[in-house]
Amino acid sequence: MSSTDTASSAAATGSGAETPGKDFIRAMIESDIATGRRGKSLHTRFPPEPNGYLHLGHAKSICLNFGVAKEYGGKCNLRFDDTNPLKESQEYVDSIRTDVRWMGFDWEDREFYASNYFEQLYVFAERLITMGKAYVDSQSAEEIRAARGTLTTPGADSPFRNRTVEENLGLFRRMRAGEFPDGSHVLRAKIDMASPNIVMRDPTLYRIRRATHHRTGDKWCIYPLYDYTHCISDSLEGITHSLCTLEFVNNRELYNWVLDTLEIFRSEQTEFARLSITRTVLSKRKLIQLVEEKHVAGWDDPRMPTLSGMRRRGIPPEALREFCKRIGISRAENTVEFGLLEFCIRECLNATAPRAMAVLDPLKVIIENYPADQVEWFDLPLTPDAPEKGVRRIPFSREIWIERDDFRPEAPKKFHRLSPGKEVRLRCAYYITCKEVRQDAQGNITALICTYDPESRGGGTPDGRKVKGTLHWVSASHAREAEVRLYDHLFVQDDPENVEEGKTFLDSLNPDSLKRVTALVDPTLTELAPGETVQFERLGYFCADPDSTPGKPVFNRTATLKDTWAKVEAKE
RNA sequence: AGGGGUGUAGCCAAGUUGGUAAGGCAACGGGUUUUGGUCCCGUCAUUUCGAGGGUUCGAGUCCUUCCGCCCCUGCCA
Repeated sequence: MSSTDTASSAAATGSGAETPGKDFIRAMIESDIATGRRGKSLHTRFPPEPNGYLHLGHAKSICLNFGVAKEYGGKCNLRFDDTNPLKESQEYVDSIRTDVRWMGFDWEDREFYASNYFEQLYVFAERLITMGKAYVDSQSAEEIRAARGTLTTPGADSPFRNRTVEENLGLFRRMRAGEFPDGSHVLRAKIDMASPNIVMRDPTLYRIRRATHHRTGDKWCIYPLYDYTHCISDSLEGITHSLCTLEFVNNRELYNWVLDTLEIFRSEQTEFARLSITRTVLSKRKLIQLVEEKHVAGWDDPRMPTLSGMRRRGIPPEALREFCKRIGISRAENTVEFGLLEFCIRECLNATAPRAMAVLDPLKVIIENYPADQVEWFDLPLTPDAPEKGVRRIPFSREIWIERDDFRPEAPKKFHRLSPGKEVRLRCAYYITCKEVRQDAQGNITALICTYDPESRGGGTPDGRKVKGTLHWVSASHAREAEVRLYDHLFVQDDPENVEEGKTFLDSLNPDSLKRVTALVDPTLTELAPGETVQFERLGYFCADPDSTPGKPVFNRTATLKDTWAKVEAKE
């Protein structure tokens, strides 16, 4: 079974509406297929520039491009848009390949690079020159900018605009041959300096750039630009539907101009709104800044919205696919609430993560009427909704740890956990009643003295009496230490970029986005492989981190459980 | 002589050719529950589709005039 099968089966079992409205792109594709307007088969591509790590925004594009190909029996290429050697590297290429696969998609043998087309692109450029549709401009970058005009005024023709075909051809060949210094000449399309669409004011096609390319090395000293490269790459690969984000709407006119002027296969560009999400930044520049200035530990820091960060945090690709499906595709600007992602994570993990018990902030409980040297083993169902999936055997003894927050010396209203004189259930074990609170000289609670009811073994009693609270716990003599990393939003405000004058998004960084605690965990939790996720009952989902060592596991908190009590307590 | 895109609930988002506002998240009630989790039930746009005019028996959908927000003046993508 290929990884794309995994993706589509997950999509098929998603819990969305039975007959969801098709997004406008799928509607268009269905219509194109029905009419045969763009040929009989669908062909898309996911075209990242290898200049950074993939993030949530890319996940939307990946799910769209690979998703529609899968749904409509088409193909999707992976293409690296590597036309700017200054910013790109093999490290990024490798990470992108890993991330796309991890998302559950497969490009089979269709891995392409714009740099593979450099020779072909060059030939097409000479053809444009020959057609009188392109010329070598020898103005400086500043002069070109000044002559472009403004948003409200037309530009002015370059003094070099009317060079002869022969002169242009000669100059362009010498550009390639390395006879000119960087920046001395560019190749420009000859379109219309007065166009109301600034993209069409004689756009630059090639620049001289002596930089070592991660794939072509020093073979070239001229490199084609995006607007010229992307459409031709699409055309060469037979891409029927070139899907991109809204900021390229203005570029579509040029996209079409290049293909139509060259008279080659006409791919068609369609734009959709990019993803924004509250409490996070997705711009590549800002993500790079977070990494380089060490506000985070790296590209795969679990707080990062990168695919590698989310993977390390323990977010399953299924959850990301479900998220992308639920946010939909439209042309309206949008900012999705982070809560929707959390919902998708919980929905997925609730169904897949085995249960376990761990105590993050321990408080000792001594069960005074329980034999000091006795140990009993109880069965905790791995998945409560499917008991046949098996159990985890956990030891119980006279001294245990419970969550400090599960005890209050004076119980607030509606609090049905442990407090003096109250009885609660220890999950899967016994009912205990708090008899005495031990404190140190400063008044800090150091331990609770409780009694247990032997009749309640397993968590129920013959008299059927009800207890309102059920607590998780770990046997003190069996517990192992684990480092647990608790993550919160990286930013404190919904829109981190919306800051007052003189401040940057860095000023809205959350100083408490990472908290490390030493937890006490069930001994079976020391054997997890990095990447394995469990639910610590009543706390959340936790994923074993690669930093784990044989003696000392490290867990990342992927997501908390929904906490209705916190909400109730806040209201009281 | 600016051009282009876009406005449906707190957040996403469906709304064929005009026929009386899907769904999800959040929120709020309630039930089940050995996780205050999960699950189940219910409420949540009728002075209502950015606003104003118009056409029509009937307008989120058609016409018109405004308004808001986003993108574009890289030899970035």
